[in-house]
Order: sequence, then structure tokens, then C-alpha cells
Amino acid sequence: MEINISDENCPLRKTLEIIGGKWTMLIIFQINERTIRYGELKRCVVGISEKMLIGQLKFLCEKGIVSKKSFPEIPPKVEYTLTDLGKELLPVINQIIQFGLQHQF
Amino acid sequence: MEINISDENCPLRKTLEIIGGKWTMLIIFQINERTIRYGELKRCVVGISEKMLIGQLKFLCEKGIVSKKSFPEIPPKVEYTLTDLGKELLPVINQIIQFGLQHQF
DNA sequence: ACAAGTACCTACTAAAAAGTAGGGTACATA
DNA sequence: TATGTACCCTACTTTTTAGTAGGTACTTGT
Repeated sequence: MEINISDENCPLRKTLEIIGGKWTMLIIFQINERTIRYGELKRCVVGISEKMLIGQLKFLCEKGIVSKKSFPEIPPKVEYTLTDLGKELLPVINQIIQFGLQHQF
Repeated sequence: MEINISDENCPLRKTLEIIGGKWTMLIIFQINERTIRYGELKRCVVGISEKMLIGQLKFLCEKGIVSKKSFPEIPPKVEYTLTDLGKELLPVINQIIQFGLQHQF
């Protein structure tokens, strides 16, 4: 197997620019296969600030990883789901979790 | 499948504390199955500063992911390899690369 | 004599990421 | 009238991360 040098066009680098943030995979994993409201998500990702959560969700929507549905209700209701693209990341994340579990990290 | 909340003990979070840095997976992927000298590694991970590379290598050695062998020669020669633990990360990284390739990131 | 190669280290600075604290809406309930 | 809820937004500050520029040691080649 050949290893290309890791320059700015390397697919690993480019993918990590999207999912490599401190909270990104945590959010994606929490959404998982479910439809989840903003408030519940915030409770699940313990310690995240609203600024970060909102910012990441917006970013992930732009990248086509998360989809958002707002209901015109009072009080507001907003639901988040992974897109098909986003769901493709779940096996990757599960592998990282398995690695961590196996080695007591 | 049940999803636990992501608190500070969640295995995803703990694993990402180790491999979630900007350069970490790039370095691990470049070492890969080979034995590589410091200088060559630096050339492969395009754009990394010496401070970062040295710092990350030291960190990864402490975590048991990379092993280091110094030769008492002049000029110095230092070789880096992945440990068995480190090699377990290669499938994870390859999956991230596959994801990136498939979606033109 | 001097530059080049090799693998580092340290102090300083800059940039990026994240956290904090406040505000806003529009209604419903007390 | 005041308070609470849900989903945000913005300005500001702090923390974290990363980059820069300099230095070391020893040897070989010019």
C-alpha cells in the first residue's frame, strides 16, 4: 500500500477539517439514528455551550451532514437529524469508541 | 441500540483527547506500517512545524501509540514506528480517508 | 573556515477555538 | 404583572493551540 504525503489536498486532512472539531463527532454520535430536539441534544452533549452547539449544528447543516426542521410553534421546536451522508460517519465513530473501550481510555 | 450521554467519561471523548489533535492522525497515518526517521516524517507531513511534530511524537510515545529508537550516531538518527496499539488506529484512519474520497472532501 | 545535515529545545508571539454573559422573541401560565 | 420556556444571537474575554525564530552539538564536505 502506498502512502501519499499529507499535504493540504490529502483526503484525511480535508475530512478532519469537517469532523475534527472538539465537539463535532460528539454531536454527530448523539444525534445518531434519532430525531432530536435542540434542548435534548444540549443535555446529552454534557458541557457544551450554546454558542458551540448552535455553531456546530449550523456548520454541519451547511456541510450536508445534519438536517434541521423548524416548527412554527410557540415555544419554538427544532428537530435535528443526520442526513444519509451524516449517517455514514456513524461506523467511523463507533470504531473510535470500540478502540477506546478496548484500551480503557 | 442505546446511546449514553456524552459526559467526560464517555469513551469517544477520551479517545479523541488522544487522537483528536490537528496533526495527530496525520502523523499516525504517515508512520503507518513503516519505520521512518524524524526528518522524513517532517517532509511527509507537509506544513507541520518542528515544535508540533516533536511535541506530538513525544505525546504519542507516552500514550504507547508510537515507539522511538535513537541511534547514538553523528549526525543523529532517530526512528519512529507505530506500536501494536498504534497500528490498531490505522483501520479507523483508513475509514475516514475512504469517507473523504467517496464524497470529494 | 564555513555551510550543511540531523534531531532536537526554548522563549516568544499569533491565531484559532472555546467559554461567558448578556439579550431577544412570542406566548403560556401563575 | 411577573415568570418561565425553547431556541437562538452577539460582543467580549479567556484558553488552547500553533507558528516563528533563535539556539545546541557534532561531523562531513568544500
